[in-house]
Amino acid sequence: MPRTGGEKSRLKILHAAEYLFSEYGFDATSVDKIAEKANVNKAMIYYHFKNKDDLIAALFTSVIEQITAASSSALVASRTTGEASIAKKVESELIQMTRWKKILSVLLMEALKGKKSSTALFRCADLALANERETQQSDDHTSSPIAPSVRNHTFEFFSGFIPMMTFIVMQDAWCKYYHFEKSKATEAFIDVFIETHLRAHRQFDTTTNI
Amino acid sequence: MPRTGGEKSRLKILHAAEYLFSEYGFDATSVDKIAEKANVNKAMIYYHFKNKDDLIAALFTSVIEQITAASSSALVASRTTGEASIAKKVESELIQMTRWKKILSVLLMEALKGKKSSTALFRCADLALANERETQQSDDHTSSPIAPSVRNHTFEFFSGFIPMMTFIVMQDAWCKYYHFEKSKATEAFIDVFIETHLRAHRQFDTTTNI
Amino acid sequence: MPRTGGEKSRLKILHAAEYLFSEYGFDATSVDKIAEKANVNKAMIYYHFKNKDDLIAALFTSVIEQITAASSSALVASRTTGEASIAKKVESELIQMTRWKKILSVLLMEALKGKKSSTALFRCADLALANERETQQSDDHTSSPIAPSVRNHTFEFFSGFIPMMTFIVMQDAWCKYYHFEKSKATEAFIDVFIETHLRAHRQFDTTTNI
Amino acid sequence: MPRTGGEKSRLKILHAAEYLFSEYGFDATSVDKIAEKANVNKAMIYYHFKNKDDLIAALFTSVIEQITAASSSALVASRTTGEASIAKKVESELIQMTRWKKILSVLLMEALKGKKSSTALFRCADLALANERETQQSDDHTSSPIAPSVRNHTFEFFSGFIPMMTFIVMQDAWCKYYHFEKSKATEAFIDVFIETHLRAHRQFDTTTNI
DNA sequence: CATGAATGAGATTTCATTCAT
DNA sequence: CATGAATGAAATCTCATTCAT
Repeated sequence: MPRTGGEKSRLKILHAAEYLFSEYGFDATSVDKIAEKANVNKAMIYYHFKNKDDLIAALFTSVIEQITAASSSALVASRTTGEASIAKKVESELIQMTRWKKILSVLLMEALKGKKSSTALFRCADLALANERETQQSDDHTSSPIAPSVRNHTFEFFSGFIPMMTFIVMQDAWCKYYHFEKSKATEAFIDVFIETHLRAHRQFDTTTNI
Repeated sequence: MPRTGGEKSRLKILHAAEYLFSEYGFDATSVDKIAEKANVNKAMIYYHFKNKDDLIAALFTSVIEQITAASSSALVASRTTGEASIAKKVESELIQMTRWKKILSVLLMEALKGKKSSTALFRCADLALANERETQQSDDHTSSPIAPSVRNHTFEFFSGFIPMMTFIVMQDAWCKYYHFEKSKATEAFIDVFIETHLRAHRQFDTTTNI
Repeated sequence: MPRTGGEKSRLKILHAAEYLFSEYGFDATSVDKIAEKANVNKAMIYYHFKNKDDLIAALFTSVIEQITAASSSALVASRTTGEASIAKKVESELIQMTRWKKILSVLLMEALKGKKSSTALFRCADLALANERETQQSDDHTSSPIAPSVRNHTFEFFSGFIPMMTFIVMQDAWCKYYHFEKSKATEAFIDVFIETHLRAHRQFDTTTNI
Repeated sequence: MPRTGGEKSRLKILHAAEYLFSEYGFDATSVDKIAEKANVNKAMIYYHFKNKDDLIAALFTSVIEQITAASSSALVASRTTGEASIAKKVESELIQMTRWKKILSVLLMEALKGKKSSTALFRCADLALANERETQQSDDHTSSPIAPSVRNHTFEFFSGFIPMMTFIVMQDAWCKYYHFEKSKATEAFIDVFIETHLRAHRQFDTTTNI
């Protein structure tokens, strides 16, 4: 038996958990199933994580880290490639985020429970929006995540972040229910997103910055 | 002991379930607790509903019916009271919907689960949007819920329905996390909603109707 | 609503119970399922039968009555049609009994439980064997069902009655397991039955009667 | 508490299940009772066996193995002790099998259920008959359990295996019902069995082998 | 790091039976 | 005759977590 182990099993667990949580939800996913899917002994999970809650917390941390890393490299890329059309930018961001589709749905679900300290969604939004702001090279220096202007933040979160998240997470079920073609739906979403959120963006920015 | 007969206990169950699902989520609410809260024998629940999933499905249907009823009466009211400002209208709708806050979060959560696609959220959106369209007395006669134009539907759902739903459901946690005052936040949301969704609405309508 | 009822529902219940008991066994068949299959209100079952045990007892009584009736008419028939080949006689008896296939399997099952007063199988055997004896017009007058010669009875029951019962009840599963054709299997069984049981029959009869 | 490790508790469960199923039947034995009898935590049963059906299947397999082992050692014994009378051989086999009496009745009962056709009885017969064939040192080399001649198989199963099984399982109830003495009944059965089945055996063998 | 075995508490679901109308 | 509603008890199965090795 070659020492395949170490960090390996921790990752296997995280991946399995990500998949299963997103597919069935946190509560409906048993630790047994995670162990089975990860091809790992159940007790291993409790070696790496204090308990089931700790596991989901680790997942959230991990996804936030990944998103941060991905976004900043994307930022660099967008700078080097120079001016692309807004549509292209939104599309590429959409594609980026779709990679986290599964875990994002878990993030949303947990945020909906409200009860506990499920602030992960907000922390994630903070990061994403911070990045977006940088991308747009806005001069707005009031962007402290602690207390931005209420209106601005409302705008970013409920008109920008939430629709995009929701689209990413629900597009499949949504297309299926309405018999839409996925590519058409994506195109439509980008169009709508630009028309509603991004167009207003300029306006808001102006408003805010004057 | 109750032997009250008929629909009564079915309703008691539905009410108890609505309260408990809203408060603790679907998975965290046991059938035992529902029975206890409803003051009904546990087996009664399985007499009226095939299983726990059937119960929540019935609940969704019932809630959707209630919302529909409430909205259409609101519609009538808005017609009789004549022209109110758009802001007032949105605010009243917001308040209306807030009554279902808890159960709506359950609706959203179930929709987020990948498997067994609970379509209740979409059915709810269909009804809500149908109402909204009537409220605006649009001349658009293509509003069949079966196959609306992709773009229009995308707009209504992801720029209108979802942000409003999300705001209703998340406002408390959101305000708490960012230390916002709730009234300010509501005001901000209404403002943003008008600016992004409703303003574009006219535009989309024009686009669509020409 | 025309008065379809009365005896009707009692029979519907008996038929449904017969089918379900034979398919799933007595214990694994719930009263609910019987009511559903019989298209009858569950409480009706408790109107017609004291309880579940009473229901199966009634079933047994009914089948024994039917078998008695059928056998004696068959007896008459066989007398009028005169001499048929032994094979034909066995075959016709097989076909006769196959009509009770389902209930016979229940009879067997209950007899296997041993515990309770499941003497129905033996009572049924008594009837069937008494008839057989008459059919063969044997001169044996010692055929009191109470205390026949041990050996003779052993022979009739374990070499005659049981194999035939078992074949009737198990032939389908048996053919399926061994990939036998049903007609071939029936033919083979009749052949074997004659060769082993009936041939010895003459011998035993001789032995006994001298 | 036991924490005895490994196979031990699995066996304890199997033994408890064998006893209880035999005594009360499959359906009338609750998993709780098995756990209690086995002095094992209830969840342990579901750790070792997928569900109750899986448990009984494992039990059948285990019993069949035991029977096989016992028969082949009996085979060896019979060879070393040289020629015993046929009656003695049958008697000893009868006694052997009587050890599994209870569980065999469960085997039969399950085989009688129309649905989910448990094939355990047939598998058991296959083994038993294979052994019997060896005992008789027949020259028949066509004894593949997969596709034996229909007639031969019918003979072995319905004239040999089934009567013997049934006698083992039912003898007590049968003797009680007819007020037979058990030893007399056993004697009678052996006699009948030889006269009907074994005598024909030679005949069949001849027939088959020419 | 890794694993098989173990456990107490509790979840969902089913059952035979009864009652009021 | 017929029915919908009701119930207490119990059955099957699952869960998160721990421990000894």
